[in-house]
Amino acid sequence: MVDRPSLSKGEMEIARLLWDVGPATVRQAFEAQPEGREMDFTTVQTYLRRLEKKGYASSKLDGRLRVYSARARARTVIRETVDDLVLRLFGGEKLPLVRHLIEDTDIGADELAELRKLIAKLEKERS
Amino acid sequence: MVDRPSLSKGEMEIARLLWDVGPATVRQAFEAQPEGREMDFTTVQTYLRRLEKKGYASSKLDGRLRVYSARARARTVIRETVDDLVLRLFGGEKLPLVRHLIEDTDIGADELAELRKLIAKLEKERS
DNA sequence: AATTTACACGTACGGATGTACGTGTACAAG
DNA sequence: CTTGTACACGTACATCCGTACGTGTAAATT
Repeated sequence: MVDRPSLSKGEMEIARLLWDVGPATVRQAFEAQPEGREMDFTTVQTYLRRLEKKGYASSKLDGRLRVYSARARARTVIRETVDDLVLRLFGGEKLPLVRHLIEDTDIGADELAELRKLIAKLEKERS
Repeated sequence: MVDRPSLSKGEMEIARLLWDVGPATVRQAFEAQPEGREMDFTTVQTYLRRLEKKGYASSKLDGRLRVYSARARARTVIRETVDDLVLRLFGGEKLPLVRHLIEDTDIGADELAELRKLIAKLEKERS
C-alpha cells in the first residue's frame, strides 16, 4: 500500500538490526552489528535517518537519545525486496530462485530435511 | 575470481536479456524486453555499455552494428547476487529465504511437487 | 569548575544509477 | 543525388548511495 522507495543494500543491513533488536538508539544498532561488518557509528546514524525518511522507521527522542523503531514489518519488506529481485533477475518466476538456492548452494542435509518436512506439511494442508 | 562491481537493478534486467537471447545488438536487446517494461532504446544502450565496463559483457563491431555478448555466466552472477542479498537481509542464512519463498508467496501446488521431488533426489544422491 | 565523552544534527563528496538527449554518419528510400 | 532512418558514441543530469566529518551541546568524569 504505502509506496516506499526501495531499500538500498546498506539500508537493508540496518533495517535488519532494527527488526532483530527492536527499537534502538544509534549506539545500540551500532553495537548490534555482526562482527566482521562494522560500519562507523555515524554511518549507522545516517542509515537510520534515511530509513526514517523513506518510511521504514520512525523515531522519537527519549531524553536526549533518539530511539528508532522499525515501521515496516520485516515480512513485508522481505516480500517487496525478493519480489523485485525475482522480477529483474528471473523474469518474475520464483521457482528458479528456489531451485538455485537448494541446488547451487551448499545447503546442509539438515536444512534439506527441514524443507522436505515443510513441503509435506504445506501439501497436506492444501489437500 | 574476477571481482566485478555488482550489478544494479536495471543492469540485471539487461544482463538477463543477454543470457536469454544470446549475443545481441542494442536493438535486439531493446526488442527482447518483456512487455510492460520497456525502457528507451538509448537507456538499453547505456546499460549494455555499463555492463561491458563492469566486465559482465563484451562487444565487438559487426559491420557498423555493435554486438554485445554476456561474459559472465548467469549462474555465477545469480549466485553472487543472491549471496549478497542473503547476507544483508538474512544475515547469511539461506534457509529463511527459501522458507519465505515457499511459505509467503503464492507458490503453486505443481511447483511444490516439483520441489519435493528435487529434494528427494538430492537427498538420495547424498547418501 | 574544567575537561573529556557521547550524542544529535547538518553537511559533504565522489561515484553509481536511472533515464535519456544530441550530434555525426552510414545506409536505404525516393 | 537528396532526404530520411537507424545506429554509435559522447554527454548530461538529478538523485541516490556509501561513507563519513565537523560543530554544538549535554552529561559524566576528574
